[in-house]
Amino acid sequence: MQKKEVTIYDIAQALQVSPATVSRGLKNHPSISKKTCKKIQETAQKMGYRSNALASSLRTSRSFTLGVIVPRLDSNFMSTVLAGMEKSAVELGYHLIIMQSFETDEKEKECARLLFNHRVDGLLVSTSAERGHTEHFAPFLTKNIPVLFFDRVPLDPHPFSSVTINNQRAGYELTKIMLEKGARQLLHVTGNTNLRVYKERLDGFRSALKEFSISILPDHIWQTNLGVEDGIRAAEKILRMKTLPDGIFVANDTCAIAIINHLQKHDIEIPDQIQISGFNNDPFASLFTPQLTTVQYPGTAMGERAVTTIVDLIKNKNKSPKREELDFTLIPGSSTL
Amino acid sequence: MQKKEVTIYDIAQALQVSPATVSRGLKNHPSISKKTCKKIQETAQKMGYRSNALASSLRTSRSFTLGVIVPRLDSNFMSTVLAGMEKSAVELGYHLIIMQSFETDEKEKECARLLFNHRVDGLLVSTSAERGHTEHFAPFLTKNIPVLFFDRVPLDPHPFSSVTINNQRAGYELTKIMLEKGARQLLHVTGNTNLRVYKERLDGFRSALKEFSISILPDHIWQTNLGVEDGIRAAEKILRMKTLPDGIFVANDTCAIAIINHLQKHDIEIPDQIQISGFNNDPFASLFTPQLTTVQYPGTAMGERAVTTIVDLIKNKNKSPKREELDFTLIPGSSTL
DNA sequence: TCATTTTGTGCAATCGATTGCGTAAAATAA
DNA sequence: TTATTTTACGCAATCGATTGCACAAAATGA
Repeated sequence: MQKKEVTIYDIAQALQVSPATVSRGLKNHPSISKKTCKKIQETAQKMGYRSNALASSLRTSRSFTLGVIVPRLDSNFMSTVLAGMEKSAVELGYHLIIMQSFETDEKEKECARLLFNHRVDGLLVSTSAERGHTEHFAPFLTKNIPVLFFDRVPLDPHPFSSVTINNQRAGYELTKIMLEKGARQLLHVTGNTNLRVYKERLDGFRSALKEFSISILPDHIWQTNLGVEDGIRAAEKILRMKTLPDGIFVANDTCAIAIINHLQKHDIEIPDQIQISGFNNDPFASLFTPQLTTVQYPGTAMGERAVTTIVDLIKNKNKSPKREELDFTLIPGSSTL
Repeated sequence: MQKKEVTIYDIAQALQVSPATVSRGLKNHPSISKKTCKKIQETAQKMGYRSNALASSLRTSRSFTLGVIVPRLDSNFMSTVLAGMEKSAVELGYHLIIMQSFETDEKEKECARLLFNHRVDGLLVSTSAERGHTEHFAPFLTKNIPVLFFDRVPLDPHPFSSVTINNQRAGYELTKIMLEKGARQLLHVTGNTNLRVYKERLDGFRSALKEFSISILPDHIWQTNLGVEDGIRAAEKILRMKTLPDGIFVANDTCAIAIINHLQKHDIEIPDQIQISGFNNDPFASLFTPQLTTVQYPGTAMGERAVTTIVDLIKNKNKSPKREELDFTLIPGSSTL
């Protein structure tokens, strides 16, 4: 039934040349005459030849495949990053195998193993929220396969590359906006501070308060999962406080908006009673009333940069890891004064 | 420098058995004694052996890889579907190569070619918005590689499988909600009706109006790109109408919310003056005030179903294509009466 | 015309795992 | 003990493309 695979051998036979010549001719190798090249390519076309990437990869041990491990695919931000990655990858002749770690080290490890076996030429990782071990990336190191962390990088020191933004400064600036407008009872709703991104945003929050000589109490910092549910719960908790805070820095937009929404339902005026800022500039954020103060987190750019960097490392194995930081943009909205 | 690859030959030599035995032993082939199996696996572990998926795939011509082509990665709905796909795929021992067509036939074709060369075992496609040709999937057909369309399927008849929802009925029901509450001047803001999804939603809109004996004028149907910008433009256009509509069925949530937002800014009361319904139930939709009337579009489930179905087709090549339709859920909100 | 350089091709090994078929050894039956 | 069945394993070909090296033919130079 199934039509036989057309290989370079078939083409070779049809043209009465050797497979070696066909292989070279197909990619315009300089030592093959123009005429033969052309003939080979035409016949290949005619016979419906399709190069077998597997065979090629096996022989050359380059798969032109990049592995990507993300906590989850269904996040606004992450899908933007992936979009950027895919675009750049294709432009550079690579493609992506994308896997989810579901925020567990266990799965992350499993993904790494699988991608390793699949002989990816490079690995792009946004780490899981569990206290991140990095040993499972060691095999890549010994085989000299570049690994690059983006967005979420391990807290521990590691010998790999990374692409991030300066979360500390972003957190600092978002907090400062509220402080400058008079907020003094500040709250920070954050995610898992095992993750460097959240830890750094928290650091930024801290240093802004410090600058205004406001002492930081542990119960001004709430660790949540930053989902809609968490926002609602946080809002309820806020409503039960004896004195309301007058400024909240929420570590992502989803949660920030959930909080705003719930507080508004209970007749709290935003930003007059409480100023609120988010993080990420999710597409919906600008549509809310009041418009959310947030930072533009350059997802697409991050994806593109991650890929171009890792491809560069693949092509120049001798280069040492690169730590890159992208610019962010403050988006002032009417959720702060 | 680079450590030499450990292969089954190395293990074979270390254990003084044949590579064939090692190959079998690693996967507990029944014809290898338990004892030998165990010994082989232990040594493999000890020597740091990693199976070479490329070699295996080349030999068996099964790559355990599924190709996925989507219009774009950075869409809320799509990332949900992909999340579901990835999850199911891993569970079934497969993984995903994801590519974007950026809504052009050209790129879609290119993606198909690439994925074909990479010997994917199956192809999952959500078609581009351009008038979809399906010839580029023909090679898959001849090689008996299953192709399955999800969400966006070609308008033309085709010999492949599909997983969709009943967009026609969903559109019908969303429209009917507004009609039953008295709306009579209805507007439909839709996407590219070359796409079956939008065409069907439009059909649903039409049949609901017909049921209420309301005639449909072409200028009650606006084709847009359904983005935030498009929503704003649509809202402005609405504001300029001599008589305002009293009901709008928008073909996705993003655009619906953009419209609501803009109309509200111009003091239009939703739903009192105009009822509005969306489509998709994007995570943010429920946070808006008024809460959007929409349909829950089962992204994760769709992704999972698409993968389980295609894997089934891969394993049973003789089975004929399957057309599946998933259930949707109406989410009544306060954006309609 | 003969020597030398340049061009164009082919040979054959290689990348690592798989598998149909054959067979020696062990287990069982007679 | 001999015949028969089972069990456990090895041989060698195969999947398709790549590439260092050798070499013949053509082009150039003297």
